[in-house]
Amino acid sequence: MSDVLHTLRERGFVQQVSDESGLAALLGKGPVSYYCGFDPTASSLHVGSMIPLMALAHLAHAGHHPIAVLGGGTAMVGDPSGRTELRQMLTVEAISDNCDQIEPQVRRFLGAAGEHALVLDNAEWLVPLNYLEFLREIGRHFSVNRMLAAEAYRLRLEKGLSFIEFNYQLLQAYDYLVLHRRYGCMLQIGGDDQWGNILAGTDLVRRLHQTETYALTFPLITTASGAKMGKTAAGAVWLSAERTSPFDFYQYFVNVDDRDVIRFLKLLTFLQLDQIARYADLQGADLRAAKQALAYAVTETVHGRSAADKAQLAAQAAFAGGGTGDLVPTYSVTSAALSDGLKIVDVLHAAGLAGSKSIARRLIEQGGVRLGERKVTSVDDLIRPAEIAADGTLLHAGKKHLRRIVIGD
RNA sequence: GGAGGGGUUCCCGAGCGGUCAAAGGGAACAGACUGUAAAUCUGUCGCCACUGGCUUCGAAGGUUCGAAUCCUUCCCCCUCCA
Repeated sequence: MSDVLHTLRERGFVQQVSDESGLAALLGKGPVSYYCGFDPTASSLHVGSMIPLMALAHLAHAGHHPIAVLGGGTAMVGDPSGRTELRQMLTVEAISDNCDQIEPQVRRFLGAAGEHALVLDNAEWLVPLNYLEFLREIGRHFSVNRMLAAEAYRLRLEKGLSFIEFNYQLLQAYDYLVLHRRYGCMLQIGGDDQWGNILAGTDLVRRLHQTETYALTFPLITTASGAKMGKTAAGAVWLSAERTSPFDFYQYFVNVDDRDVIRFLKLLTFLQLDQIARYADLQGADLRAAKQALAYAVTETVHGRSAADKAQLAAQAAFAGGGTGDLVPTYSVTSAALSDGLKIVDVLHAAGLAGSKSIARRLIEQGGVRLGERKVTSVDDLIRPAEIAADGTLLHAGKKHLRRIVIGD
């Protein structure tokens, strides 16, 4: 268990560490409780959250005890770090609902720790807090001068920072304190934008318990073209199968930029480094094998082996030629509707291949739509009943997006 | 509380009475080229019943033949002074 830190570093997880040799020594001595927070600002996590989840998992594999904290309490306040404006406030009900949905997604990554894994909601200890007591016990340890000097707030000092957000750091620091007291938590990990908040926690623990706890942050991952990882036209790539189908999820990774493959393999999969090194030797078109390995592995961790198998087969059928792609996500139409005349524009929209009918129309005008082997040339085109084969016909929107249209009645 | 500046389409950012669904850049999407990659080029990039109509420029009213552009009130932000 002593070389996890080394592993994390090799795989590209380490941006900053508070006391690397001290932390390495601690991790080498025995199981260490460590934690990472997740914001329940949506009902699903997206691929961006996989970096912390994978880090959590690597440490768990090494025998340490993970604590995933859902920020049900802190989400009521909103973290100003890295944002230029006040985040829109979510209702208390929405936050708690989000926590419920995110919890199983997080648990998937903690399996290695068995019963040592904890998933907590900080609303549990933050909601009952008494304001005056909190100020007297915790607030007095924070220097406003120092907080204002922090990088995280500098941007906000130009753009505006409300008092509620200014308190966020105290609450997160308090989380660390609570976890340290209850579970002996010694390490907090998070994205690099959390560095200030994490250090506020180690400072607080040091002041109140004269104990040195640790901080470790990951680099903020962007794609080679500079965008945030996991952003597409359809929005974020979600971990929830309802929001992003395993097929689309798989496809996202098959389509990553060449320059990102190796980095993503290290960060998002458990493949051995020497195996990844072999992929690193690939050049040009051969890199596609690396992308497929990446897509398969990531889909497997998130959605399970059988979903990954299906996604892989579907992709091969759809892009490598061959079958009708039985496993491509389907959209069913009724034979009655079909014989009445179904406009392709409407189907594109309804099947989720186009966000609006205007977009669907545009796609056709630009020559990006194909039904089976037929290129759709007019926005008024209907689906001809004979075109839908018994086992479905593929409707392509652009080269990479498709649905299998089936008759379902 | 006082004085000044500001809130524009996903983001940045022009526009400051008609020629504005709104310049330019980024992101994104489609086509070509490729390797389901990048770069490049071309096109697109509010919605719909799409050679037309409708809804957008913080919110609500008003002036005007006509407003993102002018006026009023309100909300929010910034700077300086309290």
